[in-house]
Amino acid sequence: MFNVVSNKTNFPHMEKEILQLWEKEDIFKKSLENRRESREYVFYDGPPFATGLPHYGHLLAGTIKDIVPRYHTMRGHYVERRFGWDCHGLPIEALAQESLGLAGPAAIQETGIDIFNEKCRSMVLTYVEEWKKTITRMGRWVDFDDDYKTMDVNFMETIWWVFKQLWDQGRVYKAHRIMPYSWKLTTPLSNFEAGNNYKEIQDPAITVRIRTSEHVDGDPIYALAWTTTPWTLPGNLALCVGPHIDYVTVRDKRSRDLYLLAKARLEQYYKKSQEYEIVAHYKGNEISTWTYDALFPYFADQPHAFCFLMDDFVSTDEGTGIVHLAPAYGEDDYRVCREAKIDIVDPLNEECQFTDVTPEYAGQFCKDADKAIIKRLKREGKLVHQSTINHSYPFCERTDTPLIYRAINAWYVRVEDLRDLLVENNESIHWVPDYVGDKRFGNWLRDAKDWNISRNRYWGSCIPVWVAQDGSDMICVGSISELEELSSVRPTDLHKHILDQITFEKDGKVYQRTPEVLDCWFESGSMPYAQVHYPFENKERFERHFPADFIAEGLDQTRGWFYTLMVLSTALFKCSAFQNVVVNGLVLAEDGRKMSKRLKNYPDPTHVLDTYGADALRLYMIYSPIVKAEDLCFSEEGVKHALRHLLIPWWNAYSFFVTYACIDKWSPSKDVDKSCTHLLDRWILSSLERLTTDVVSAMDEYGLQSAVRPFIRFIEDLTNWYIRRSRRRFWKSANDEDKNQAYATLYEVLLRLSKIAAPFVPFISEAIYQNLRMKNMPDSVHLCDFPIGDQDRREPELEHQMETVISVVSMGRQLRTDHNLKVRQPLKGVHIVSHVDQKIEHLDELKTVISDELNIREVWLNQCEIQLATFQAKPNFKELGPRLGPSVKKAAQQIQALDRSVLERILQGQSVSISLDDKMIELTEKDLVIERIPLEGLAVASDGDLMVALETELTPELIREGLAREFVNKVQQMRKKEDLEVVQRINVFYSADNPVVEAVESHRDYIQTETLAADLAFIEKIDAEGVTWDLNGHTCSIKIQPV
RNA sequence: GGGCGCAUAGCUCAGUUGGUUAGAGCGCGUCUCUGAUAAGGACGAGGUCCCUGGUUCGAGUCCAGGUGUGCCCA
Repeated sequence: MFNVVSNKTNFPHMEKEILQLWEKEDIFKKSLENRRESREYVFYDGPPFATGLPHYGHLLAGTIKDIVPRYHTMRGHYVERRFGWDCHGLPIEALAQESLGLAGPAAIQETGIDIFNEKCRSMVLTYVEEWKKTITRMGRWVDFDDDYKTMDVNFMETIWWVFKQLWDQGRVYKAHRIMPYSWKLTTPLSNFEAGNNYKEIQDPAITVRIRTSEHVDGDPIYALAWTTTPWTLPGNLALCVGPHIDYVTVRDKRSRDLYLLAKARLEQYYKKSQEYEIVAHYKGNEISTWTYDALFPYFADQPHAFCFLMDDFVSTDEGTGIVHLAPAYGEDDYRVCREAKIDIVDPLNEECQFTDVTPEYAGQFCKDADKAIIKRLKREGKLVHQSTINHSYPFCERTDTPLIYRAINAWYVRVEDLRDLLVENNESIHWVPDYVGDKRFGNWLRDAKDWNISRNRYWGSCIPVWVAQDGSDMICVGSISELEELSSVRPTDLHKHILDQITFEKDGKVYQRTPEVLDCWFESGSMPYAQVHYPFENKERFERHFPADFIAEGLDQTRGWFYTLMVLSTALFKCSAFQNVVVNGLVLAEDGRKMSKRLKNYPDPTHVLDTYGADALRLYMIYSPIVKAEDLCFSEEGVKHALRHLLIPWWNAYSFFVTYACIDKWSPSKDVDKSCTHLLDRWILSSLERLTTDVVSAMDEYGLQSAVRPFIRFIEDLTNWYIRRSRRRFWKSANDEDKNQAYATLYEVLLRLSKIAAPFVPFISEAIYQNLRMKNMPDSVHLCDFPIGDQDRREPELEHQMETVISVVSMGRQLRTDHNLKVRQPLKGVHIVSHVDQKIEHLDELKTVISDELNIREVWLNQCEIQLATFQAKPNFKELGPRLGPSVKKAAQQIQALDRSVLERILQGQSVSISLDDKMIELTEKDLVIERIPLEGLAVASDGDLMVALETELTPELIREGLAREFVNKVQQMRKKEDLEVVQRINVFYSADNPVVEAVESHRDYIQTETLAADLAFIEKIDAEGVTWDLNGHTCSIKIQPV
């Protein structure tokens, strides 16, 4: 026997009970143990920064990361799910700085790196409990006990091993690179981190003149150069021209001096052509042998400097077409100067203040020195033009200070030579959606740049390189034991404040660790190895566990985790670290903007979970384009919708089943005669097979949205057709085989549905399964095998047949509405007409369904359409277009003009000819689309090649039956209002006029059966407890009394 | 500035290999139903399928250019 369930379930409450059940019975662990011996399906969890509470993005990713492993577990695989915590990096350092009140690196060093790092360590896991709570509440099964943390010593030791692999391959090198640099944090930012915070600012824009080695008529030529960063001018070491740009030397009529600039920029500098005179023309390459006098004296001795160079990056879009190169402060500057063997000079200190190398500006922040520099240039007559420019400029995300692009001494991993292999490995990955892999990620890999892996920070994995004090040698340490051998110290913690204390002597040299820490993306990319402490432990486990079958993250990880996983696995193992990946889009607020705590433009996740439940939230998110990497504007209404239109109808179907099964004491152990099943049963079972197959094939392709879609249709079919049409079979009093089959069918459907839906909506599935399961079935729906669908049980023709019936019924209902004939009023008959034999046959088999559903005595089927409608033909362009080409338009005119008799002939299977451009064209039925236009004055509707006509005439007998049905309906309403049990028997008393009395008396049996009325009696006057109704215009008072 | 998405009804979104009358749900309006009730059904209003050009007999769909918007990068 089943437990009776209410159809007014509180879903969040139900979910909490299921959570308790899972915990009590340890179902997650059992689901793993169950599959211990099976093939492993490998899932990697990308570690989140737990520096705040989880938001919808995490909930979404968590849901995807739950559904796929649940599905594969049910499909028979062992799917380990370890949670990962990303503990290092700037987010946590920023929190620690705030908490300790430390403004920047200087303050951190003053306070002590040990204090700072320990603060970080203590704060990292602040939100862990909240995360666990929310993730669990969402129904995600993930192992928090066997988790991994990037700050664990084992994890960090593997990082050393990974680093050393790269080192041994010769991939690690030190170099300068132009990086966005935060002078406030005194650290370069990664390419990922820069550019999130552009602001519109005003900068100076000056044009300076630089005396070149060339002369015209004995006068020196001055090159004009334009810059928005005057402070870079003391570091100027070269000028650059474009090889294909036309340059001119002009005589400035006012100053009488000679200026060199791009011809295309002349009008920018001179309003009128009378203001100058062109004295010479050059192509860029003719200038590239010139030299010039240094603007400032500080680096005048720099070898190879102060000459003209040539490069394609120079444009004439702005400035003078001559670019001033300060190799320490611009990517192009650096590259072009390197090629010309000009070394960088950088007169700025860590905080971007000028040093003593430039005494005039020493101690000034570079941007602040602009004024003094401009002043000096003006004084020396080198300033030609001065204005300001408004442009967008990148700022440091954390400190809101302008970033300075400058050459950074940093550690790099060489990636550029791996490009081909990266691209090749990427081709073996199944991306959802595919374009993210093909285009977005693929393009990125094709253009992969060497990876800057060092950070001038404190809390992170350390670069395990010890440098000889005289700089003559470097030793890369690949494990704790190696370090112990060298230093006789065996640290149990590998953070900076510990390691930097460890120095050692070898061959007479003292070695000290290089101060940088690693980019924390290096750690997340090393996660496949580091989470199992490979290769120090778990060798076999790792090999079984690499690469992953599945990962899932947001679109923003294209250059993040996806990339670092790929680079490291390619460098170390020449393969990709994952085989399937689902990429989700961003969750935006309902207004299309980013979710913002400040704007409060989104509902609190807790509120959503408490109001609608986790299943509804999961369903809403999964059945949205966000699982295809598109954005989702989060809408609370959407969650409500998922609940109301899927979960509640499903629950009601289940509650309906349990209610009647309990009344009839039906149990699944009853034998069922499978040989002669009802058409409705066969139909819903066939639909169930289709659903199963659709879900399996979508899931096997990782198409989560398409896996959910077929459920909607199925729930609709089940509740709005199967159950509605079968209701009587459950109600009827006889416990016959038909009833038994109805129960068996609905039971099977509900049980199967709970399994198919289990990965997506784990709570409601479990709740239903728990009640439906027999003793010999697994303890939880999540311990079951996923049904894969039995094609032999499909009856596509029957599915099609039922569609036709539904279409006929829908037309019939529409006709009733149009002609103001309520369904409770029986009608004499309905004509269903189609010239398609098969349709008529199909409908014939289901006549009773139609007559019952439409409340009509008789159903007449025939093929004669003529009396009901006129015809109108249009060309079937799909057929005729390719055949007739351009003349299809002329044909269309003729076809539309075809008269009725011709169309009738065509419908009978004959062909007709029309003449078109002196050619005869044969037309058959398939070349045309024939519309039926119902004749006026008849109750006729048409849909394609089906027509339905109602006989609307009412006989006294039909009217009496209509009244009887009204009577039943009113009694039922009263039963419901008084909240009577469905099996409660009653006595009915009524008072009414003669027509009603006649109707009631002639349908007495019917009324008593329907309303479970033990007695049905007419009395003259109904007292105050009665209710007075209008039955099709007749007044009737009714009173009911439970027996 | 570059790469990659997205743009269809008031809102959220479908829309198959191009086929001429573009759909669903929600919302709105009118009506209906009442033992599926946090419902159900019917009908209606509501569209420049972002714009411009092209290919084609035919374009929401394919191509080119643009606009808006988002992600990533510079």
